[in-house]
Amino acid sequence: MAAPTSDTGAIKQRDADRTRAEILRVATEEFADKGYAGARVDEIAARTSTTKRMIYYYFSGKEQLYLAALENAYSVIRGLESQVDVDALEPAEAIRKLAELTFDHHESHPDFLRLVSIENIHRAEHLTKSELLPGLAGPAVEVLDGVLRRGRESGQFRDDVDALDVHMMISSFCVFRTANRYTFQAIFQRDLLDPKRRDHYRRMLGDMVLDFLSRD
Amino acid sequence: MAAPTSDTGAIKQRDADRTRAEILRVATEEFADKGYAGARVDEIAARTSTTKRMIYYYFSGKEQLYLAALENAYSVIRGLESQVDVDALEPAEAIRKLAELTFDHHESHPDFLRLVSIENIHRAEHLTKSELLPGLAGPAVEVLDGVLRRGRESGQFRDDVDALDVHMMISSFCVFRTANRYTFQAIFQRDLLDPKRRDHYRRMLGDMVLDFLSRD
DNA sequence: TAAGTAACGAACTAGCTAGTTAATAGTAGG
DNA sequence: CCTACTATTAACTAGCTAGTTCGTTACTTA
Repeated sequence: MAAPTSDTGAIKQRDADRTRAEILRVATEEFADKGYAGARVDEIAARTSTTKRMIYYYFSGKEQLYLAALENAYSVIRGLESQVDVDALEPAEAIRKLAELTFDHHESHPDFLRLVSIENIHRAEHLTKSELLPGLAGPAVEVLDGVLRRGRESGQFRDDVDALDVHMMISSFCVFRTANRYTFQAIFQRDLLDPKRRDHYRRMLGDMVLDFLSRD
Repeated sequence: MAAPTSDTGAIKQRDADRTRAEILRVATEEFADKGYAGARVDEIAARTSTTKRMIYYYFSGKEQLYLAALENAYSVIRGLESQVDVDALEPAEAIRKLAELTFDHHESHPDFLRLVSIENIHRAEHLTKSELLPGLAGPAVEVLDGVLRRGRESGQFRDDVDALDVHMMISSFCVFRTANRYTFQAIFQRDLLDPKRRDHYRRMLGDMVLDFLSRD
């Protein structure tokens, strides 16, 4: 009888990886939804198929669990970012592509952005402690730096801004659109994430960055 | 004896307005600092010269106090915004001026921005309940709308964006710079609010908006 | 100056919340 | 098949936290 006892259906299979992963997934949702102080360890436990004790068994405490969720969210985004190849494109095309990639990432990962907002409210005190932090800057900036250099050398791009400035400009637009959509909607009655306006904003972002970078 | 008894020095002068205002001021700091769930009513009380009972006396509860702080913060910003007169300026100059005004406001009112971030984490559930909400859109957008119209009519500005789009673009940049400065600093080792870089970013914002709006 | 009202304070409480204890059940190695 | 270890559970606890009770003191007004 090598097969696991599954005849009663209710037998609990042990699987450390699965349990750990499930806790992390639920914790990410809960922290992103309620913030660090607003999230409840009991609530996270209740939403898993395991118990609160397991959270402490695998993660030691609420703060470490939060940091694990934050690090995991950054890892996911970083993994996506590294799959970009713009060397074959003209600098202007490459910039638009990178901007649109950021635009798409942010739109499809709201939990990540919420965790970033929350972490900023906490003045990045947890992220600063993270051992994963070095290397988080990652490929995004290096890739951007390469494209900017090419554009400058060919005389197309202005030379008074660096990769971080441009990265900041792109992020601003994308982060605001999703992170501040609720107060914006409440005040101006416009849903920045309305699918009908998606293409408009995507094009607007690309135009904004390129019009700014381009020498006339 | 019309003068208040002040001979012992420790006599408590009664002043409803002052007490209320003090609670609101401390509450604003506390909520902006710790978030709604992270803020402690006891802590707010301890930091005032009055007691917790007075918080409930004047504001009924934690949530109403938070909303009062949020509304008050918006009122302050709105008051500043309405003191702008750009009709005498060329459209391009006016746009730059409005952008720089937003830039300056955001930099000098960090508590306001933190409250906005916090309120977005809560999906604007409190702001939506506010009776002060209508009229919050305020003059900022109307002024911007007038300038854009003038710019379009003279053929200087593109015509595929409206005032809310431009407002969003300006806000994005200013909000990101202050609201996301902590994670940005942690990851990229650049302080977006470093005074040495202030002029650079201020000019960059104006260029960004104008290069985007201008027909070439 | 008496009575009423607005402003205030100290101490209390019910319920919540992060973290713990102690005992149990599945699993892998010998 | 037995021993040691890993994974798991349920019940518990100490301390915190929003909100309350009840009584007191200053100010107002008739």
